[in-house]
Amino acid sequence: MKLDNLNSKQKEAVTKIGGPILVFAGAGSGKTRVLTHKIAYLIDNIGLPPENILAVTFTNKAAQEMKTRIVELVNHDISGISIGTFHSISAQLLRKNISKIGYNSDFTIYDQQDSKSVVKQVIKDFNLDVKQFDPKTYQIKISNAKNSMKNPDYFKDLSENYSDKMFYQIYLKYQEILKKNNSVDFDDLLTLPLTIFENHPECLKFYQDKYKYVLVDEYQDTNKPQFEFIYSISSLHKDIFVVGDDDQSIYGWRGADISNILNFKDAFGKATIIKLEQNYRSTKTILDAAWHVVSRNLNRADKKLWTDNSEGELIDIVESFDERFESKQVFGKILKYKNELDNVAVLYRTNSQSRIIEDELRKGGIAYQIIGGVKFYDRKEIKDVLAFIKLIVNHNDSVSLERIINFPPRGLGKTTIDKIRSIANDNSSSIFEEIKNIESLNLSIKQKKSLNDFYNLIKNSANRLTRDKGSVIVRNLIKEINLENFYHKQDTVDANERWKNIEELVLGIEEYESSKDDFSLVGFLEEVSLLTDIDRWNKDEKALTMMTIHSSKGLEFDYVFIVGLEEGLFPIIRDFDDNDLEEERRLFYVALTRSRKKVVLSYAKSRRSFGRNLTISKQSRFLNEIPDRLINNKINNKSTISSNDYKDKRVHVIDKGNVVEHKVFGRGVIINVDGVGDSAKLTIRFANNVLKKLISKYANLKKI
DNA sequence: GGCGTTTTCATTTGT
DNA sequence: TGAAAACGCC
Repeated sequence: MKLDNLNSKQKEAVTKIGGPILVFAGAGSGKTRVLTHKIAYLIDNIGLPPENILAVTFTNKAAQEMKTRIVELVNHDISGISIGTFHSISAQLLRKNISKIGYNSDFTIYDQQDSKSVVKQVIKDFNLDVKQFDPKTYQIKISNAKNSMKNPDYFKDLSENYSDKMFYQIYLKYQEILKKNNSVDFDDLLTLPLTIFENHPECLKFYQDKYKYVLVDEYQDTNKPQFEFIYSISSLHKDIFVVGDDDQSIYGWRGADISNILNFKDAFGKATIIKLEQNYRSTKTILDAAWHVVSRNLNRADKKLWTDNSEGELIDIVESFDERFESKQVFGKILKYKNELDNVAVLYRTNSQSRIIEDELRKGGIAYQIIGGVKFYDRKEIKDVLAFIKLIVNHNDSVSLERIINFPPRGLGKTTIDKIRSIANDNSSSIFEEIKNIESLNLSIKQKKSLNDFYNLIKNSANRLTRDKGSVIVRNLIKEINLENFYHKQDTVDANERWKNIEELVLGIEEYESSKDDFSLVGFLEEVSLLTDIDRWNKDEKALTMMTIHSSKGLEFDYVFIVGLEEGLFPIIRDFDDNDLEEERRLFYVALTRSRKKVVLSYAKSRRSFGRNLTISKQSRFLNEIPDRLINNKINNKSTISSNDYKDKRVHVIDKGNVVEHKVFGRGVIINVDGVGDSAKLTIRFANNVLKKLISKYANLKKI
């Protein structure tokens, strides 16, 4: 394999073999290139079989891309290699080994919402008030406990007050129910393999022997269980290679431990440390700005990025009266790049900021894709169908059962379900099992019949699992429950949309079957449970991309807009701790360094949170951390609102669906908009179904 | 008791 | 703005 397209540091990182290696890979320093070349080097030059390599990436997409690139570099079949996220690698390990600890290999993976409903049920079962014991809060507490590897026992005797005492009970019961449901939550995916390793040394030994070389990407964002996982596997042979950048550690709130990277040597012993400090991505201006920001942090390893790239353009700052005007201004600036939209990104701190920008882009006819927010697999209709599938695969999954036992409505309401649930609890059996014994239940004939039909529906589908393709079973199921008709008879735009999504889901199953050559629904479920929005993102689509800064990690764009730079929003408000502020600052650093050519920063002097109350905001302190000389138009640090700010409050007239008034034709509805701004061609339907095509700027329309 | 409708309430980030 | 709880009608 050729190494001549690597710089000397990169080459060192690739060819150094033996013992722990830590690579500090700054933003845009060719980290992915190093990782792929390293793996190719191990296979081609060292002769290590691919099945002896474990590489952990941050997203499934990154894993896929890495595989593709390695195939291009080596002349081997690498299908045996293990590349994936921590969660997907662990899920596969659990499929093989989870029976050792009393689960069965068809376990269901619960997402946060599922976990929350289990917690809620537990709280209710303890007869506690859900107002006082907020399920969401307790779900987060449990998650944090697992991320710091504390099992329920840890909390048994530390109960100071009533709420803490109950936390122990809730956590304990929660874990019991998960096991009874043959389900694991996201955190279990990371911790259960460790439990298996601990109780079954032969299993740990197997993986220690199998994975002779371990590589970890985005090492700065590993948390405690993830660290333990790779440590268990590699602490004997110590052939571990981790790549990370402490300046880009942005998942502290999820238990990521920045000390994993800062104290790498302490854990693994004598380690080789290599710093990649040449940046190939950004202009000097951008790097300079990013450096001035991040170097304010105290808790960081010493290093500084440099580049041979040009100075490039200065950074723009956009000031707006409110979030609506901000969106308009950002939209105006985006127009300049409308022929290279796939190179534009709009980044923000919170998903809720996307909507208003989306509105402007839609009105202006700019193609966009949004990452995050309501994920495809999080939509209600999709989750409903998935719940059917989960229940078919795993009858113990009571969360899924409760979701769909009365969907579409079949006359089984809250009271009936409560009855069956309490019997199931008493007999410590699953709800599904109890449905079989309905004869003994105190229920009406109608409900008994309904329950019986439901039972048979699931059971019959399950019986087909070994014979039929998953997609066939699901298609059949959808027909049996008459789902198309359920949505069709509602006859709303929304319902039609939902039905379309369900059709897309089935196509997704078929696509999975043909691409993975796997017809099991278990495999499909696992894939979608662990899929992120980034994984579905198509970077080649001719559209700009909007996403949170967290999602943008690892990506790059020519033109980057960072919006909502206000105190309280970015950095976001919480009970401020220096560590939190440093993490917010790293987040800003990540945002800046996504850009190759040009950065535009924007903030609004007032903002409506939800509903309507407008609150005055102050520009983010981060703006002042960038030296003036790098900024095109420094705006003074005041938060007063002048009357000028109201001048662009003209209502947007051209929008599909708006009712407008025309001097001659009277009132009409805009039914189509072709083009952007004043020159847009509008199709308007006036009284008596008269259709007119008008140019916006000549039409002189008034919005009603 | 079920089911559709209205009200309330909460909004960081994500596997 | 949406989802979940509360409400009120069949």
